[in-house]
Amino acid sequence: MLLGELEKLVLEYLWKSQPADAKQVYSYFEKNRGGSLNTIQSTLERLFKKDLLSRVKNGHAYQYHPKVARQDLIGQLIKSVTHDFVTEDENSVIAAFSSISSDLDEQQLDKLEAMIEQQRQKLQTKAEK
Amino acid sequence: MLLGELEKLVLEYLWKSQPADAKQVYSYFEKNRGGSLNTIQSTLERLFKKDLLSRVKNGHAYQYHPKVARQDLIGQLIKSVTHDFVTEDENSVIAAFSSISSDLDEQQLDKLEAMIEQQRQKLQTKAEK
DNA sequence: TCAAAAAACCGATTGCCTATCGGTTTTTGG
DNA sequence: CCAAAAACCGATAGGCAATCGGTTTTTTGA
Repeated sequence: MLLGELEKLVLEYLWKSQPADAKQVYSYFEKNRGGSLNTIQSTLERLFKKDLLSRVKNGHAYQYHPKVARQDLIGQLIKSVTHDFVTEDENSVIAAFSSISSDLDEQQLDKLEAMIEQQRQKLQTKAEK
Repeated sequence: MLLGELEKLVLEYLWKSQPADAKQVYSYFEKNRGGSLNTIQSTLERLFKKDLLSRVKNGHAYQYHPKVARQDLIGQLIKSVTHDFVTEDENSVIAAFSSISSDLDEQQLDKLEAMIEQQRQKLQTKAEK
């Protein structure tokens, strides 16, 4: 999957806000970056088609809200961008981590480790069943 | 940065092989997927412009070889795809990993941990200076 | 109920990028 | 110096985001 610039901005907005309709989203972006209501509408539409937003009619207008959590989308993007480089046996993604890990500070390493621990628990639980 | 399908294939080929010129790359892909020599040439050119390949004239033809390691490119791609979601204080990428970590088995977790340890060492060394 | 307003929907355009390949120019080696 | 090889140039098609004007549908308030 590939996200355009405006799509990302709109997602960020919706993650931070309550569910919003096109007009609300528009009124936010109107100041920052201009554009027309229609542009926002078709962007919302595109995100909806991509299954990243859901929507319900609330009175007259659709209320859009994120269908995926922020970190899940980021994870999804990482997966899709690495997908073509992943072969069966090997650990490309792991390897990629090493390339990224050089940017991490101690706190982040701590968090990563905590995450790993959590995942180990999960595997443990699964194995017990 | 965004890579096309053929670009990825060509990169994979060059990572696995010796430096190669357009004709060599072409003769490899000719069987698997057809296309013309020119297509390969312009793909190599594009990768060169993207600074992913370097090249030297060897006799008549350019010899292309990867300028980045496989895992570094993957890391780079991850960075570029996550870049817009990263804000100062927070750890979006770390969080995203947790979303990915559910795909990892124990061995991979071991590797990740080893990697983290390595990075800790590096930070330690840096701090001592 | 019905007309105005609001929103959705449709479709066209632009711009960017990859893939593709034909044709021309340049380079090179015998 | 000349023929072959390779690079270089340019054009085209296809896909997708962004943009927005105009039309249809829906809603709502008088």
